Amino acid sequence: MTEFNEKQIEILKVAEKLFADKGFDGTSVREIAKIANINVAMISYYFGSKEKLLEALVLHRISSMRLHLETLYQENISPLLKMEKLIDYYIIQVNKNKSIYQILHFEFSSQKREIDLTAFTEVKKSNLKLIENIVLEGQQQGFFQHNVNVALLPTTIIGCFLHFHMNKPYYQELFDLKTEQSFESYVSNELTQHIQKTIKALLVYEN
Amino acid sequence: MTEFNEKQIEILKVAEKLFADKGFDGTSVREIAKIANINVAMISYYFGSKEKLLEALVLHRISSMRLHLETLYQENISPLLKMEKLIDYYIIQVNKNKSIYQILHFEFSSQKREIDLTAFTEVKKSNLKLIENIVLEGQQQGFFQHNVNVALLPTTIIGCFLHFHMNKPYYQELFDLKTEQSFESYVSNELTQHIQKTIKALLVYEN
DNA sequence: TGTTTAATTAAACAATCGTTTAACTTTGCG
DNA sequence: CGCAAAGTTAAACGATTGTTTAATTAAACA
Repeated sequence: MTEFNEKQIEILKVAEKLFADKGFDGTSVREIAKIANINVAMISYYFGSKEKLLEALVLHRISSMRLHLETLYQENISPLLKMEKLIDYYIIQVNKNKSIYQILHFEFSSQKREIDLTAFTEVKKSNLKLIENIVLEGQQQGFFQHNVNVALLPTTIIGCFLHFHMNKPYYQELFDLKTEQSFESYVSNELTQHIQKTIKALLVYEN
Repeated sequence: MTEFNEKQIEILKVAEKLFADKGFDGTSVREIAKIANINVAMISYYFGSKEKLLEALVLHRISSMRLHLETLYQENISPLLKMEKLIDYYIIQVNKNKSIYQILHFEFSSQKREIDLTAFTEVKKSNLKLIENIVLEGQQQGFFQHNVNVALLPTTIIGCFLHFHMNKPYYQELFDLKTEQSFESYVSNELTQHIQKTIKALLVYEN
């Protein structure tokens, strides 16, 4: 992956926010250029096209989505605590990359766009391996049950988390979370705890 | 809500599919007109504008999203079985209204669109009440724990379900679900079972 | 049947889209 | 300095966007 200069990074940053907020088709290159304080032609000059800008953005961000949990392996703590730490870290990462997740999920289900998502698939597979190892450890030590569909755990975590954000207005009203701060606070406390409890319950639950 | 004639329903049907597949901004009125086999002007003639077509579509579909579970109340079965039936029905409904869910979720998080989602919010509140009643019953009978965030249960169910669909290509590769049939089969079996187990585990899990 | 209303059409509308061009400025280097 | 490469710009390009117009056809009704 080639390096980007300051202007290119600024373009990517603005594009990421706008694509996530209003969608790829709902965002014009002129809008990106205006906010990024550059000329419209610079987008074509640097990235080739609007579509290639999206590809560059996706490729650039996906690399940061791989979980870095090498240290977690060696820690001498219970599998349940390991899982807890992993979920916490997982949620923080998803929260950090919320925008690109939104973009990816839309472009994913979009039939007309054809972007290469091999890298995305690989990251997910790699992250799944991490989780599988911890679950296996927990099963061997008798903490976890064996009848769990481990591959669906990330979907449960991320799906619940993102779906909560997609229904932000609804939950803001339901839980009276008017300010941005109170909403973020609810996410990192109640929502995170809920997801934590959900996964742990699922792992130790006897059918 | 006014009634729609055959042509209007055809337009709504085509628009729903296209909006879900390619997004509101990614779909042109000419494309809708072509597939629906009508003249472009008919969309403005019948609905006023493309934006109002979306509003009409959303309003038209949301009414069908309310869960009809009056009979479930009276059934003399355990709360756990009630919850099981509810989740099954819930998933079937979401699956049936997948397209409009996709549209709503995207337009929801979209800051530029301003569609009235009061009806959507009301449906969700109404559905939440149903769930709360069943959980309460289970708690009173000592089957369920008391420390569960019931309002987050729908998010867990729907979020997991929709996120699975959004990552369709990934899971098709991971689980070797090449054909449409095998994918649908996995959804109505393994995925549904997973969600069932998740919610049940969460309800009976002691912290 | 004649007249009013509704439905339907092709064409035109202005606005915006992504992209390209050509001229100009800045930068880097011998 | 001198000159080539890279960066930057405003303007123009053709294509497509949603919507409107005006003309025509079909339906409804008296």
